[in-house]
Amino acid sequence: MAKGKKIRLQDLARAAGVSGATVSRVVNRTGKVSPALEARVQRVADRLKLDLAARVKPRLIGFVLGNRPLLHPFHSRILAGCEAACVEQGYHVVFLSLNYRPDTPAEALDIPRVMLRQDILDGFVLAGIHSQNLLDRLAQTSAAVAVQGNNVQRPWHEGRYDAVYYDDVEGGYAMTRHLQGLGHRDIWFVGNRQYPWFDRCYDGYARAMSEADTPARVVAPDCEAPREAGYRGTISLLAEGTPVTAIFAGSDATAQGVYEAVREAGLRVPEDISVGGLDDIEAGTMHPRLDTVRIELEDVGRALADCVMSRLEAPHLEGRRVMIPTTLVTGASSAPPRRARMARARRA
Amino acid sequence: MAKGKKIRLQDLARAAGVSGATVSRVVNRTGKVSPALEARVQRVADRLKLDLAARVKPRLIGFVLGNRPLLHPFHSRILAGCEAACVEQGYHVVFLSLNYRPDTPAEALDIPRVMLRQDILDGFVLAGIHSQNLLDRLAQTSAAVAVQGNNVQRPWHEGRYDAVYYDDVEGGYAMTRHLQGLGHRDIWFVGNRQYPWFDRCYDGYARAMSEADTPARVVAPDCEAPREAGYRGTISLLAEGTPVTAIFAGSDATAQGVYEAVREAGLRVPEDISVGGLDDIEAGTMHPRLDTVRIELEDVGRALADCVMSRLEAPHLEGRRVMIPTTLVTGASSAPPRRARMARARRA
DNA sequence: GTCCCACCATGAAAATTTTCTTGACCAGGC
DNA sequence: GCCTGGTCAAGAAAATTTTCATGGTGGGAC
Repeated sequence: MAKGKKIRLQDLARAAGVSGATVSRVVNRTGKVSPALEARVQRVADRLKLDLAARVKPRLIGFVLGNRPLLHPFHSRILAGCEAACVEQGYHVVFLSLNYRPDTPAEALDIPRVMLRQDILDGFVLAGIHSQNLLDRLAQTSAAVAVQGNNVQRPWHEGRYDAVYYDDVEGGYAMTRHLQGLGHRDIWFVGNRQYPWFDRCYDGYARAMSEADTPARVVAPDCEAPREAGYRGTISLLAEGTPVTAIFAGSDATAQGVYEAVREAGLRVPEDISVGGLDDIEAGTMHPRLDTVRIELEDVGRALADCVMSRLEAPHLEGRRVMIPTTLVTGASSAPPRRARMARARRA
Repeated sequence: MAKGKKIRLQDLARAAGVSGATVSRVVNRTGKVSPALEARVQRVADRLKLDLAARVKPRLIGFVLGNRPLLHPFHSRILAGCEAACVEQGYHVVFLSLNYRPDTPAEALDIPRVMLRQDILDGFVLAGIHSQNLLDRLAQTSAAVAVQGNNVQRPWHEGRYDAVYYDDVEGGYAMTRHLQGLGHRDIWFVGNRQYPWFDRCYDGYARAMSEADTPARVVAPDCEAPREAGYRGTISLLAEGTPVTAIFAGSDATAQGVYEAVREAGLRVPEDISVGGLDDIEAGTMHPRLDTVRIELEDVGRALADCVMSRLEAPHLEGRRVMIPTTLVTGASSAPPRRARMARARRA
């Protein structure tokens, strides 16, 4: 009312007949305030032409990239989705990179201070590779936690945190069915099942194979780099002379290695060997375009952020599980197997 | 001394003979405190066995990804470098995505509140695509700013902020010299010079071409997607029938489009046409492996973070320019031009 | 029905942070 | 040389946030 004299929260408190502490809680959304009181404070603020929204301290959520040396497009997209969802609700995302061993006891983990202080970050999204010990450690704090479930080292237990999955099991199943539909029976899976993301994908593959009464067969080269794994696995597969008309690589990057090995062997994709991938990250840049399974990673990020934010509203819930569906995307890396084509040619 | 009774900052203030405000300033590194006083407070804190470090409020720097719909590996790597450098000095990185038009006046820009509040983010790293108006807007705040310079829309003026560049001009020069060294003279540049990153790269190309007394020639397809641009540019180039033995694509992604068009025309890389790229992002996954120019993007990120942090220490400096060198990386996408090879064959 | 206990919203008080004020110091102009 | 204005560190005061204490409420046991 007066000539632009600064209005303090104290003034608002007095005008609304509540304590300064309560106004502080209303403004910053810290602590619980009954809806009635909150509405009253809000109303009085409006009357005093005091813009509460402008004084809200933006709240922060940590995006913890676990045990990955770099920010791969896979995680970038989760991060981007996460940020978009957060901003819509007035949160912001702090990017944190954290490396630790899965066998370090929870109490001995070397966690950056910013994660342990209760007053900086309200919650965490865990992406990358994580393990039970960090989850245990974070459970000791009051932070809200949501974890990208596909890439957590097993074993791990559900708890007071949410997990968001993408349906790689179903994706693996769909891809295998797709290859089978073209007439393939000798389909090999390339990928080391000790990594959970390959293992889940394999589960879908194995189900489809067993439904078709064909044996599930895996090459699991013991190396971490996915591309290298695809390359080496395919080399050894082709060297053995085992019958193989299609290769299902557990990730697009692995499929790149498969392409390389197939080419080096003087064979062509898809004429000699069909190839399938999973994740749709590199597929678009490959020649021929890879048949793969699309994962809506932005949706995964959004779901993770939504979990954390809703958990902050209602802390004492049991852990939820959210499943993001995947879709088969066909490119040009699969074709009917040679024998089938030859048979068809004969028939014609 | 007493039986674990909580020590308050007030106690420390009294013991050190300073005001509570000063202790607060020392602990949180806000405001200026003379070294002498700071040392005294620190000393007394040690004596009282009060761990000041544990109470430091971690400081935050915003990483502003401008006008990019997604977090490309290019920017991911800058972000990762940035985060690494920040953590070393007790800072953390808030990831922000911001879209705005370059022609909106600085005052009218719709900036998220978190960026305008002085008390949340101490500084900003600008990556992605930015323009002068945002720089002007941020100059009105007291935040420290460092901008990734290559991708700022021109024109823009130096000011009270630092700029970190990678040497794409020199990279463009080196790549062109490399192709010339193989015997190429009909080298075309593919990339739209209206984008500063292509323009700078072109500058290096043009210098090398002029030094070799050959004309600089550009195809600049008018489309934003780099891969698409490479594809369309090459198609039109080959359709024209102009002499061309090598194509220098302004980015690896553009080079992917070039590969595609060359293949569709029934030609081979490098036998028929040599291809060079720039940025070393996709090069490793291309067949044949692309000759390109490596940019140490993590170093760019580190340098950006270092600029912001040192500017926070000493705010009133003029803007610095930091240049990160680039290096030529040869793959298998270049070879002597057909004519030269044929001549050599004749000689043999 | 009544007692007990746990929980929770709230105000009061304490602690901390931010703003405002002061006095010292320095550079430049007269 | 002396005044003036500007800058800046630091304390004082104000504002805000956090912690602590309290009283009310509701659910379950007896």
